Amino acid sequence: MKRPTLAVVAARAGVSKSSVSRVINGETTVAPEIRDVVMQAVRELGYVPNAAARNLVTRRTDAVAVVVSDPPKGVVSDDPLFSTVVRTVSRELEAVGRRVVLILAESDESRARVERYVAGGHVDGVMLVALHGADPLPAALARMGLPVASFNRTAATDVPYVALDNAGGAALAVRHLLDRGRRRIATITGPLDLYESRERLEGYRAVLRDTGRRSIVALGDFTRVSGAEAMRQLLEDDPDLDAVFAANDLMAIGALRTLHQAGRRVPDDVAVVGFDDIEAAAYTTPALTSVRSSMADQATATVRLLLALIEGGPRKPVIMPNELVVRESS
Amino acid sequence: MKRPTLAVVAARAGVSKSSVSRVINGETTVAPEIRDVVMQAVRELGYVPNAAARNLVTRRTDAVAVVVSDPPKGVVSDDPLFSTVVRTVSRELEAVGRRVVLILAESDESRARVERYVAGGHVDGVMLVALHGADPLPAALARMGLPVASFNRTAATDVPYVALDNAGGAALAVRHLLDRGRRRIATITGPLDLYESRERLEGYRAVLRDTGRRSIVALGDFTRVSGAEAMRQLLEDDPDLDAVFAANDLMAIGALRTLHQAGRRVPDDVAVVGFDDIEAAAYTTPALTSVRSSMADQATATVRLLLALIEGGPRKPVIMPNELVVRESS
DNA sequence: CACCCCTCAGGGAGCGCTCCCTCACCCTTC
DNA sequence: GAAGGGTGAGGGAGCGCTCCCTGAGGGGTG
Repeated sequence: MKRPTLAVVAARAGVSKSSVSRVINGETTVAPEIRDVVMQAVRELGYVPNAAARNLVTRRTDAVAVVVSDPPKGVVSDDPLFSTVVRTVSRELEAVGRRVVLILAESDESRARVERYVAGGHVDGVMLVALHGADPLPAALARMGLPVASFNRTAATDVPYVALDNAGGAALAVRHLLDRGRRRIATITGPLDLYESRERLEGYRAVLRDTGRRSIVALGDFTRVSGAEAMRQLLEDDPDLDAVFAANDLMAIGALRTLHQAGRRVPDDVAVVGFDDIEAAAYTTPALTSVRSSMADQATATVRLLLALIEGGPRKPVIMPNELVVRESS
Repeated sequence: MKRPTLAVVAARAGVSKSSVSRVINGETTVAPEIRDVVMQAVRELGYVPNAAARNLVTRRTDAVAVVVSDPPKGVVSDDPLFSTVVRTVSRELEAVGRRVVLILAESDESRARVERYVAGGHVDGVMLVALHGADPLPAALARMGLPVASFNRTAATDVPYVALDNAGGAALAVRHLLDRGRRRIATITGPLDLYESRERLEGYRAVLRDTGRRSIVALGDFTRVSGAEAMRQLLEDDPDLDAVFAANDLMAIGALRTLHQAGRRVPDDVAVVGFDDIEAAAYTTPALTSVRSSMADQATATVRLLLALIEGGPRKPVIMPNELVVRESS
């Protein structure tokens, strides 16, 4: 039942602990015959190195913390973002032989725990998914010297991040609606304490401003419910609107529902465009036009950034491009 | 930059390492004044115990591996299951002070890595989310003596699990359709190498058998696409069908899409019932009737089961109840 | 042929912690 | 007042590994 140690393997192979260690760690200064006899013993005994002992002396853990900082019913709770990011990150890190320690920071208390945990040297680096601009965690983590990469832009200016071209994507959507001949284009924003939301709103506004049109804005919080609610608001405010740009797909889905209930045909009466191009976008009725942002690519880029930082790379941000996927709703 | 050790704290507090250790670990046999002076030193130095060193001697890690065993495009990939389970589990484990090491076992190679990892004693227990009956991992993990709890029933009979009353839930759905006056009730199954799928199919069949009706079955694989495809198949096979029970909501959503495209009204022409009651179910057009299974509750129950196992509890399975949520589609 | 250098295996200290054991001291009891 | 027991602090071994250092041995060179 007891797991074999280096010493046991060494004894069995008839060599020193040092040699076994060298073989295990793939050092080249080992004679082939010693290598073979050690490998043989390792196999026979089913030896697996004790990570704690190794970590104790090397100060490397081969683990990375993925911290999702968000209230329980917050933005990241939305399935697509969370699962896409977590899955992609996990896959990517496993590919390079690193462990993922997943931490949900949902309260101030758990945020403190995260800080202590990270300070405790349990991980080699931290990938942060903290969407709220006011979140104090990014700055706190950056302060403790460990490599930190953020999945998106944060208020902490010293945290390297990967971000979408949000304004550009929104502009893409609005210009598309104008091309389709739409004249009264409204928008449903995300929560405005998020960079994403502000930038998308800014992109929307910029295009309308340039073409001499009025903005029609309703506030949402990136959830389906809020999208439905905001759409009701918009219909009340401006019954003649003929297009809506929702700052994410979930809100667009909510908006579709409201439009359906209100008897407006999509896209005949009102065109709808979302943002993110989540999988569900292709399964709405009618199928949703959306700005594809590939959260998976963004997640992958963030992992690369973090790994580079751990290796001592430069701390510079990365901006991802995006494109419009036109479907039935516009 | 260097982190303080026990010895440093002890020196500062003017006591022995042993006393500091006792205070840190909350032992009661410590005089209050020693406790205070130690706490003071800990605070001043910002001391955080080194987990590796502690783990090396105690053989406890306070970490749990959450292993999601599934091909990249497999069942668990579906956002709702993955994110609900992972979030819930993570939250639950953090609440009891345990770390979550998330591992995606997507290939045979990574499955081998998981085995090595778990064998390496990095974690105190394993929570398994492996849906495919043929998956060899559950049995392999069970063999190595570490506590293992499965989120669902597996082929490995010695792995304690938490499961839904799948047959009961399916029966609920079908009986509801019969109550609504439906006569030709079809079903779209999940992949039949999954217990879930087989049990749901069995529940469907049992009710029809008891009422002297014929089964109309199409195979799906729990994805939206497969649901849409299976629905096309069903319409071709039996154009007169007036109801469909899909073995999960995603397939039900795919089926709704096909029905819409085929010009069938839901529920007027064809009633649709799903299974799982994912959040999106309330946002389809029309809103989907579904068997609520609360994956969150199931996940919580699994965590409890695992924690109990780690404490040396009995290895007995848990069965969760479920209920029908009636919406517009039936 | 002698010497030196280089290669590569072994020895052992030490990473930071826990936990067992020892021992000092005080209180109780006869 | 002496002896015994109980409480609680300190000392130190040892967890399994890495990595520096030592030293043996072989080959090349003058």
